Amino acid sequence: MSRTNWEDIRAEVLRRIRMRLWLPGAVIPTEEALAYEFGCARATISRALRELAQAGVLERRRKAGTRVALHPVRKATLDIAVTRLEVEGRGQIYGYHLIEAGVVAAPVPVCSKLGLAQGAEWLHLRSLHLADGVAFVIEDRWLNPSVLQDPAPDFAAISANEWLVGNVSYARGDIAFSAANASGEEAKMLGVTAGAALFITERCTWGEEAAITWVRLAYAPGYRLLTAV
Amino acid sequence: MSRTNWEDIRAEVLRRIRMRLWLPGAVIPTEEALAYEFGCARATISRALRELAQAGVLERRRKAGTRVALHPVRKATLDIAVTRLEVEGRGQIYGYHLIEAGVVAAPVPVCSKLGLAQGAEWLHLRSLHLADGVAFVIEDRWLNPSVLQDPAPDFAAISANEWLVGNVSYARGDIAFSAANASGEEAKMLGVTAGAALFITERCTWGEEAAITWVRLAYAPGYRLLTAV
DNA sequence: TATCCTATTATGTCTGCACATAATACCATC
DNA sequence: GATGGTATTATGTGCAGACATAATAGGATA
Repeated sequence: MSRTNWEDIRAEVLRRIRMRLWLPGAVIPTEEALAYEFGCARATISRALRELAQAGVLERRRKAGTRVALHPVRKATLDIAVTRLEVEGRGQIYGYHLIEAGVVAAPVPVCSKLGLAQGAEWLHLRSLHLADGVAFVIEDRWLNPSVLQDPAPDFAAISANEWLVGNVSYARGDIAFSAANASGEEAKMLGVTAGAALFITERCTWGEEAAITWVRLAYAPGYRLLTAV
Repeated sequence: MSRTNWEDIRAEVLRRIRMRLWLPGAVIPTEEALAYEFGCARATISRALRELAQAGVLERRRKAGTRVALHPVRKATLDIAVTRLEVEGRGQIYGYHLIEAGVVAAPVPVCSKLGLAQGAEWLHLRSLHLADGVAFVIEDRWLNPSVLQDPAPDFAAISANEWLVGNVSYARGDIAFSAANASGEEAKMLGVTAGAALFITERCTWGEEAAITWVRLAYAPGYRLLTAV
């Protein structure tokens, strides 16, 4: 007989919820009661229930107790990797091509999203990532010039994406996913007809104080973003 | 002077990584060493490091130790709620409209994704969700008829989405996000021009043994999926 | 030199205890 | 009956010690 382990308890609790022994919205027994039932320490029960609460299956409040979530929000997790790794992860050969770079005034929507003064001059980079030589994603990036170190990196050789991950620390960021019709230029770059539906991700990244970068990635048709297991 | 708390330790570790005191790929001190440094129990350090590992900032392996993740895969988490709650969460009035329902043979792509025998007869539901009376998302669902209870639910009154959450236990599922051009029919339902780029999510859901449902949601243009904080 | 075995080591987990904290329930008061 | 303070209670967090487990490093063997 092996020791009680918190994963077994998590599984058993989940089973009871799935079997509708514990109904949504209902309060489940206290940690102490469960510890007694399973014959283990309260800490072990606590660990199991905490994980389930993080997953959105349970809702816990001090004194009020633990209850089965009424609307089990499924918390899907996505692994957002560097584009190069995403391509290589599919067993394809990665390619990168800088199209345009220059310091210009950032457009109004970008300024407002990042909380910049209007007309702020940022580094604008446009580039294309390739998979097996075929256009994979168009990157349109605005970069805070103050994060660039003294010997400015050569963005023709290394993608801003990758350079940033290795050289700039970020504090927080948020991501938005949407769909958009390919503009004429985008269609040309991706080798598709104008108006094709493209999968779009937009990311804002902030450092401790100032904004670091805003990027819009337009994926070639056929791209699918999958949830991690 | 309060007790050491694991969140402070997590913050301090994160700071050291951000300040590049601990570089990507480098091994950080052992739990024991950190416990000594911070003057707390090893369990407290362990808790802090475990959380950071779950977040993808650290990589931990027995005996090998803990190292700063080389490619900090940002694990974005998304809250996937029931469509009704999504609409109501924006302060809009939710509406639901069943378009079509019937038991027919599931199409080949659906069969293959769910691992069904070809020609399996499933319940096919097509419906429209509204926000403030305006078309919000088209739902195209295939449902295992064996999960329906004896008095079959009235899917004209309650969306399959919501009924399933409250009445059927699921074991696992996966989600895919993509973009697609609106077909003529879809465009008409959503009140947009044909070919408009739609944001698509597809979900497969399995129970303990058999597949439960496959659903494709096509969102009206302008929809954005945002990461949870 | 190559391969297998073993000791070592860092993390993973459990126990049992203690105290902190938030939120409720209840009782006394007005 | 309404209100406000207080006791109670379930979870949250911490500590110290123990053993389990995976994976490495290094030594013994072929």
